[in-house]
Amino acid sequence: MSELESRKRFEPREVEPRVMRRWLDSGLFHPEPEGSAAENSSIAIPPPNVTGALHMGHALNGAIQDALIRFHRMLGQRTKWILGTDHAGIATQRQVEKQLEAEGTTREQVGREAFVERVWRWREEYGGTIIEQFKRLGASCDYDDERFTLDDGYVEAVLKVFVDLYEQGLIYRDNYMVNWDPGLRSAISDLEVEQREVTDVLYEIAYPLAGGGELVVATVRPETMLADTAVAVNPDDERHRHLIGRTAILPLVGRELPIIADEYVKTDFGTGCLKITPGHDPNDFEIGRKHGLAEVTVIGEDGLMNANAGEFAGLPALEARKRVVQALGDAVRARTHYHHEVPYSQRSGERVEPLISLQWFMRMDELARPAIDAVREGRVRIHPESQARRYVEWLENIRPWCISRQLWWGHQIPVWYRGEETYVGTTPPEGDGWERDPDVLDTWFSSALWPFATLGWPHDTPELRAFYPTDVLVTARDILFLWVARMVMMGLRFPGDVPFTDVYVHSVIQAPDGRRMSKSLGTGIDPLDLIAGGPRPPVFQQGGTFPSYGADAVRFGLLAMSSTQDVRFSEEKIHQGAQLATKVWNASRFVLPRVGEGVRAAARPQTVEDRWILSRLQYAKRAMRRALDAFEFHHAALGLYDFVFGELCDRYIELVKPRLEDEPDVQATLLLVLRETLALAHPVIPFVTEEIWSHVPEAEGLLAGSRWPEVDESLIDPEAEAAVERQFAAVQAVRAWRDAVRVPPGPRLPARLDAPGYEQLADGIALLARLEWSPDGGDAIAAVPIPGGAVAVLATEAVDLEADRKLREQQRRTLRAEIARAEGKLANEGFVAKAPERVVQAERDKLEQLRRELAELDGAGG
RNA sequence: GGGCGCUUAGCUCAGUUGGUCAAGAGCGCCGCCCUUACAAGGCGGAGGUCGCUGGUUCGAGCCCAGCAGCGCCCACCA
Repeated sequence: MSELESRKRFEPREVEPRVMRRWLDSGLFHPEPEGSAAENSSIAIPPPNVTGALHMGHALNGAIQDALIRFHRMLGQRTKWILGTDHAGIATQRQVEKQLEAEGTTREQVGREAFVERVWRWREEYGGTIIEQFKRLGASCDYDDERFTLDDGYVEAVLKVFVDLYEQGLIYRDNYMVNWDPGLRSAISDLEVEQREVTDVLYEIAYPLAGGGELVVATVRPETMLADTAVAVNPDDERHRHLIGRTAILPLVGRELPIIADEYVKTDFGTGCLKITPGHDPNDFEIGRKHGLAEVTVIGEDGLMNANAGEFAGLPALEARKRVVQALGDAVRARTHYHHEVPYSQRSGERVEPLISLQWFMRMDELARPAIDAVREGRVRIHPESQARRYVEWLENIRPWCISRQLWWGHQIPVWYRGEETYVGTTPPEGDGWERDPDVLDTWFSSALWPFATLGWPHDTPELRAFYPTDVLVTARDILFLWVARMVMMGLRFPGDVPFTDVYVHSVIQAPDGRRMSKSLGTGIDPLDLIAGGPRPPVFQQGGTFPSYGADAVRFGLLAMSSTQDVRFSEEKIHQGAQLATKVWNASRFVLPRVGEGVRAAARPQTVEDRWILSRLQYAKRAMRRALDAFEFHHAALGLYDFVFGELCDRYIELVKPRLEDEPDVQATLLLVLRETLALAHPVIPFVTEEIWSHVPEAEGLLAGSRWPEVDESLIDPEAEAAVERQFAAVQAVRAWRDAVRVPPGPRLPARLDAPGYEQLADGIALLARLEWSPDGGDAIAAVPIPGGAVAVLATEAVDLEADRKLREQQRRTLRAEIARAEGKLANEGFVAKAPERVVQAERDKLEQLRRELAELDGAGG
């Protein structure tokens, strides 16, 4: 106990590692796979990249999940937080490629096998970093059962899904237009493409017509004209209708281009004539397939012009553009600056090159339908609702997914070729001469299996039975399609049930200045720096280092910031969390040593204040539970703060101080309140509460493993609550008066209570407002209005009479205004007739009370 | 081009079915207090036409419509 008493402040740096050790050693985080998913509770963590370091998004995501996990564990459920990392194909491959570059070599020089071996070694060395960082947060994941998306068992699941979907006709290989990332040298999916605004030059170029005349097309990419195979006009376009069926001659190349009619061509944009380049534009590709046009490619996967580009072959596309324009000479009729959006790769940041390429695709429509139904029918509930609409809308318009990637790190596609033969299977084919498809699967393909592949699917494991479907998936908005929707599709298709019953989509935390958090912009804030007191990033002007806020403070702050809306990072909220941890610590430091030997926690109310705190405690427990059940984490955090400060510490502990020493009943009550407060605070601030728990008499085991304090309805006491509310209004009124008239807060003033109904409350008022009730009359030198009456101050030295007069005048004004408002309301026939009786009566009571207060104020002279 | 969201105190944000909101918190600001849990504290205070306009209602920060500003998502106009 002395250890508790001697430290004025909670020291997270000292306490956190020790407490985490105890949790880990206890085995509490690792549930045995027993029972059914319906009775158990589980969450699959969004697997961080193995290359990852904990960022603010992880911290928020983790704080939310851990609050839920700890809460459900305390509810007595067998609770598993499924942990693991994602192999993150591109990101991880890049890490190792950089290493090789530093060594003056490349992956091509090293060779595939050695390279992959090297990535595995890299993973051995650095892959555990982020897991360790989750521990710093206090995340109660099942660390004894860590998964990786390239583990043997996981690979088995991935290959089975691929082969099954291939056999079911949903996965196929096709020569099709893809988003080619020239930086990565790989295809990427539509979801990995983002639109960026750029200013290009829009060229208008004349194409001669066979048999004389010309037409003019508009393009921002003249170099692609070398691959034109048609010109299209809108059939309703009067200007160009006569061209349909004629032939244009492609300048520089001389190819004959049929002039076709297609509704797609806008009549009010450009020249009304659209050059059709099926090989290098997604729209043109569609039109080309529709009209059976030839597909010519002039830009290769290396970003250079290929042999089809004739004299321009070998040039980078941009260089070729200049040269083509030059070569066109007078045929270029106009150049205008043109502001538009073009596709960029989110992966490499390079401008996407649409190319026709032989890739593997997955048909999504058939998979999407059940996933839409699951949400529509409420088998998967997405919070907030607006995200459910986004989800459904996206799935309704879903297109095939390009799943092959030209990388080395990942799940290699289980397809082998031998001449014209193709073999698809989970194990290599018999016989010689087979060559495996070199590509790997999009990382999101394996991520889509996460909630069940981690539990041992495709085998019928105890883990799968005990924890699938999981309860809730917690994630940010940006991967709703990329990941969440695909998990639902795969869950329904393979294990045959939704992967989770709820999806909570939380906020993205922006930098304090409203920009995106990013390391390269200097706007990133490392949660570990907040926990341990690292340097403030440049986005904070003041520089220096953060205080060592500790994990509890960071968790609290993040929960308080969490919302369904994007929010700016607020260090103040973290600070608020530190205040809460310190407060709980100090309150415990005060209470615990004063609890007598053998006193057990129990509700033993002696006074109205005791009944009040017990009632408020029930409310706090209920509010916390509701907030967590409803995914309202800011309410959970801020409500806890309000209870601890506003009710437990500033009021109750202060009220109870004189009685605490010798009254075992008070000690028992306070001990109960403290114990239950620690419990209900634990999901939010686990470290400090666990540490205090070890000092609580009769507290056995870990708080993390103890039971959630249920609401005791019999202790709810509206009468006591109302009484103590009045008591505090009175205390506050007297304090404000003292402050205004410059009576120091310390000395006790003689006073008389001129208000009915305060019999049980008078002692508390005297204690907190520093008054001494005087039995005999005496001259009142001031009357301080309190609800339903006044406190008459009988005598004192040095009252600032002028200030007193001003204060009273101001109070009169306020009261009169309020009385007028209430009278007006009650004079309104509509209000009296239509408002509920309860509301009308409350207004009448309020008016009566206001009048009494004003009378007291006037009666006191001045 | 569609869709969604936001706009409340100097700053960052709460405000859950419209009355119990005479609009709150943290930080910042002003004043008092080292009262024996906590000065990284306690107490008190200043500060808001709840973006604008109109509507519904006995009653609107909350519901509806329009407008303005900001943000996000989706989308194949060269």
